[in-house]
Amino acid sequence: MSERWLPQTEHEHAVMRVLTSIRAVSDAMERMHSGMKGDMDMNASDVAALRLLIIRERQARSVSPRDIARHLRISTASTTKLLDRLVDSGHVERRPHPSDGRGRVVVLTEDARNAFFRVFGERLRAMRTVALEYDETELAVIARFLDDLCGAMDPED
Amino acid sequence: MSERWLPQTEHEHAVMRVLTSIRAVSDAMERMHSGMKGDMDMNASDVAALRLLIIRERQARSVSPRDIARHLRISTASTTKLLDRLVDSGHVERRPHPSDGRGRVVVLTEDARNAFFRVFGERLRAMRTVALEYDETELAVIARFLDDLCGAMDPED
DNA sequence: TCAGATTGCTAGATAAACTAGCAATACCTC
DNA sequence: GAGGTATTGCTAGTTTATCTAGCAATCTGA
Repeated sequence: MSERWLPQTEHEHAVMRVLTSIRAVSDAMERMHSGMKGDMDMNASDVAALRLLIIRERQARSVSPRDIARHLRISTASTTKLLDRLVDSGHVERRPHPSDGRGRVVVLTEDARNAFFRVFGERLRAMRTVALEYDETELAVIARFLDDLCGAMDPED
Repeated sequence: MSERWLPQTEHEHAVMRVLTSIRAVSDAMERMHSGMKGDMDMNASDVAALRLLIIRERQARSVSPRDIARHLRISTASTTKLLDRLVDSGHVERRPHPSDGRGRVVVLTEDARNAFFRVFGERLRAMRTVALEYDETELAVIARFLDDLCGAMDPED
């Protein structure tokens, strides 16, 4: 994931190691999510949509079907079907948008929240346990690095 | 991505910030990859398989159709079709396994390597530039943290 | 040596994405 | 305001990618 560039100095080697580790974490995350499609009898997109809803809910930001389409990079038609599945399975509800008559607001049901944390809870705890091994100064450096990286990777969303 | 657990101390807040950032990086990575399906006229699985091949090649480890099926969590039947697509598009070749008559070894073509870096090269450079801002000590801490996290998330692969 | 696993494949069914086009609503410019 | 233009979420029909089941060939271990 960072070839055609051969690290020369020790500093550059350290850079390469970090980028390799980032890739590994990212892959582990992806497998964790795709593992959920088994655990929750759902496909990857549906899980990704659920995750978006969980995250936005924490930020007190509403989610429209359009937002889901953009985030998952699928068409609005596919998003309609996706929402139909999630509504049928009782994970979300469609509500009218308070100010835009065309739009909808998609909200999680309590069942969906419970199911999500039943599946993810254990791994989230494991991740927290790892992070707690690091002191505040270290965590601050790590968080800053990750945020910088995020900015470099994709300036949108 | 880490709720139903309210951070109390400043240390716990730092932990939560880091886990939030990790999720953001992971999502950015996912969007970067799914963006590739547009850039390279490919679907997400095909790109993921290509990435596996790139990574394993660097490690001088061979990749079988079975490996791809396991890594992507899809059936071997789907993997056969996936490989058919990649072979047809000239990205990979199937070779006989040197010691196991049942198996195959999947290898990248030079075209695939070129296409991959044409699409990813710029972003990889941007990521390296970010990482170079950090000194070796910081990078070491970050890498160790990421590896620890990876172990906590999924012990396999 | 031979019973049981494993590998990669085919065939057919199912699921999930796509494109095109719709009515309803919002926005912008006169 | 009134008109045209954009946007939203939906339906319909098509295409693509997955799945399950089962196959022959090969490997492994008792």
